[in-house]
Amino acid sequence: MALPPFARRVTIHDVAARAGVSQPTASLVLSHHPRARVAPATRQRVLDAAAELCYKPNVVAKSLASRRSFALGVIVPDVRNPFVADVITGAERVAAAAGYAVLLCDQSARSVLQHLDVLRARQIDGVLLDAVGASTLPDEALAGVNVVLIDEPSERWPGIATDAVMAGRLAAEHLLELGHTELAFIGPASDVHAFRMRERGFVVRLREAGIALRSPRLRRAPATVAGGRDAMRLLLASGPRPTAVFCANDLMAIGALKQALTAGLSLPADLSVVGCDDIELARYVTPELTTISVPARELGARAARLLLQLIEHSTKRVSASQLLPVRLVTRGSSGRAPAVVA
Amino acid sequence: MALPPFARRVTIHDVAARAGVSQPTASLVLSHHPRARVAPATRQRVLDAAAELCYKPNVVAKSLASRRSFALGVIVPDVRNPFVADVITGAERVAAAAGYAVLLCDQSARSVLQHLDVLRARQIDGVLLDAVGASTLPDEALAGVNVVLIDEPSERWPGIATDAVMAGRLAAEHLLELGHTELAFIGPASDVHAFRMRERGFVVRLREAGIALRSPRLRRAPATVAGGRDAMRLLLASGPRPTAVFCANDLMAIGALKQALTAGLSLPADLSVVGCDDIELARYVTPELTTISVPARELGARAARLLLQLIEHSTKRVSASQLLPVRLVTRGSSGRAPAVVA
DNA sequence: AGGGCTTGCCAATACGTATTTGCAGCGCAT
DNA sequence: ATGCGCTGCAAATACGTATTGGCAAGCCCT
Repeated sequence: MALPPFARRVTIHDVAARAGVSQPTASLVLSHHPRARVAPATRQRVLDAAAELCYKPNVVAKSLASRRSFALGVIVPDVRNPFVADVITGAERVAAAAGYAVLLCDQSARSVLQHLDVLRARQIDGVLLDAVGASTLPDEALAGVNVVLIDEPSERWPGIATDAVMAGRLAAEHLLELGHTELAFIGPASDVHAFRMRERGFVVRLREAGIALRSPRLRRAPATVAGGRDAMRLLLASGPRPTAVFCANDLMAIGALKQALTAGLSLPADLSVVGCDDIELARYVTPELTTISVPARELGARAARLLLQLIEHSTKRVSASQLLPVRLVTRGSSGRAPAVVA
Repeated sequence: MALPPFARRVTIHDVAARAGVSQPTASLVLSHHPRARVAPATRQRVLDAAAELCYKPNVVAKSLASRRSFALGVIVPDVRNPFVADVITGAERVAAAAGYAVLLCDQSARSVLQHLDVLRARQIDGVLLDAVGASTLPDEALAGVNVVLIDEPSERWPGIATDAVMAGRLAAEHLLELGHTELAFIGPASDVHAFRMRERGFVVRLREAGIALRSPRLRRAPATVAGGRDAMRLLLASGPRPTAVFCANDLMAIGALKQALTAGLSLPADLSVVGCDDIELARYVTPELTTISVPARELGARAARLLLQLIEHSTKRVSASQLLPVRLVTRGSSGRAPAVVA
C-alpha cells in the first residue's frame, strides 16, 4: 500500500475511519491498553486498518497527551572522552530497545543547569547524569525529574557506580607488590565522585602500607591527555622522581606516559604508570598501559535500565545504588621498582 | 518568585491571565512573532508576567502546534569512534546555540532506516547523516526530511565533505617524496564515500608515479584498530614487505602500527605508516602517527549550520556541497624508505 | 460627517493523541 | 416481565501552544 506522493501523514483518525470505529476506540486498541475492553473483532479491524495504512503514531502528539516524551536525556562532560562514549553506547542501546530516544547533552554545548531546563521543557521522562558533579547542583535543579546518577553515589538519587575506591586500592596494591615505595598520583581537582574515590582508595591503601602521599607527589590537572602530560612534566621537574604513578583515568595516564618517554625515561624500568578505565586505546600505546578495567558500557546499560524502571513502574525508592566491580589489567607500563632509588 | 512545591507547571494561560490578555495575545508576544501587531504596553505586561511566573514554554506543545520539533537527529556509525565524536561535538554546539536539541542515533542501537522512522515519528526538523552509507538507502527513506550528508557528497542531498581524494593524494605524495616505491593500502570494504575517495586519491597518485597497487597490497578490514591490526598481520605474512602503508583512518593506522611493532619491525626505519583524520590519540602512540588532518569538529559544525539554514529558510537548493580542506601532519611514523629493499 | 483603512486584540480552531464519562444494549437473576 | 450489572463503544474533553479570522475602536481622508 504505497503512499501517494505528498500525502498527509496518516493519523489515528484515518485508521479509525477505515475501521469504522471512533478515534478513541482506535486509540485504545493501538496503545495496547492492557485492560481495554474492546471486542476482538473490533480490535482486529483496527489493527488491520492500521497495517493497511502504515499508521505510525505521532510521538509528539502522544507526548503532549500523555505527558511523557519517551525520551531520555544523557548529560555528559564530553562525548569525546572514550570512556564516556562507551557509557553512552550502553545507555542508548537499552533505551532504543525500550523504544526511547536519547537526547545528547554535552557540557561543552550547554551547562548542566541549562541542559536540565531544556530537558524539562521537553517533558523528558528521565535523565542520566554521568560524572557531571551532580552533588554540587542546587536542590531544585533536579526536582521533579527522574534521575539516575552514573558513577556518583548519593543518598538523594539512585545511581549506578563502579567501585572506585577499589580501583584505587587495586592500583596501589599492584604497585606495592612490585616493590614500589616512591609513588605519585595524578588526578583532576574535580567534583566528580569517581575521581575522588579512586584517589582515596589509592591514598588509603598506601597509608596502610605506611606510605604517605605528600603534596608534590599528588598532582592536579584536567582529566585529559594534555592534563596528564603537563602534570607529569611538573612531577619530573620537582624533587626526587617517583618510581610509579597512578593516574585517575587512562587519558591522563597516556599523557603522563608519553611525557615520561619524551623526558628520556624508559618504561617500566625507570617508571611504572597505571591508568584507570581500560579504554580501547590503553592497549595501543607503547608500552601498553596497565590499568584498572571499568565496565563502561555495562555502566551505561544498567543506568538506563534502572532509569526505565523508575519511569515505568514509578518506583519511589529503588534498591540501594549498585556498585560494579573493577579489575586490574596488567600490561607493559608497570614493572618492578628499580633496585636502587636515586 | 519561588515556585510552590508540586505546583503545576506554569503555562501560557497563566501568563495571559496575569497580564490580563487572551492566550493568543500572550502567544504572539512570547513567540516573538516578527510582524506581531501588539501594543508596546501590552507586550510589556505579557513579558513581565512571563518573567514573574518564570514561564518556560512547553516544547512538546509547541512542536505539536507548529509541526516543528526544534530537534535534529544525528545518525552515526559509532559514537566511540573519536572522529565521529568530534563531528557530533561540533554539530551539537551549533544546534544548542540555535536552540535545537540533538537526538543521538547510533547504528549500533538501531539501523539507519529504523532511526529515520523514529525521527520522523518525532517530527524531527532535520537529520545529519555521517558516513552511514546514505547512497545505499532506498529513495523513500529520506523523503520529506531535511537532510545534510556529512562526508558523503551526493547530487540528491546537500552535504559537507572533506577533500578525501586530496587526503589520499597527500599521503601518497608524502610517501613518494620519502622515496618509497613499495606501498600498501589498508581500508574498509565499505560504502562510506570518504573511505573510497581516500583510497582512490592514494591509488591514482601512485599510478601517476608509475606505481600500481596490486591486490595483496590492498587490504580490506573493518575501520577499527582491530581491523588495522589484522590487516597488517596479513600484509606482513604475504609476499615481499612494503616499506610504507597508508590507512583509511587513524584507528586502522594505530592498529597497523602496533602490529608492525609487535612483529619486530622498527618504525619508521623498516616501515612508514600514515593515517587519516588526525584524532587526538594519533599524537599519543609511539611513534607518533603521521596523518592527514581532517577538520572533524568544523565538519560537524558546518553541517549543522547548513541544516539549520535548510530548516529555517526552507531553502530548496542549497549552494553546491562544500569541500573542506585537509592537510598533511608529519610525525614520527613516517620516514625515508630503507636504502635497499629486500 | 461618513467611508475606508489601520491598529490591537480576542474567539475559534487546529495539531494528533490519551483519557474520562456516559450511554445503549445485552444477559442474568428474580 | 422488571431491575441490575456488565460489555462495547462513542462523545466530550484534555494536553499547551500556534494561527486564522474577525470585530471594534481609532485615524485619516475627502
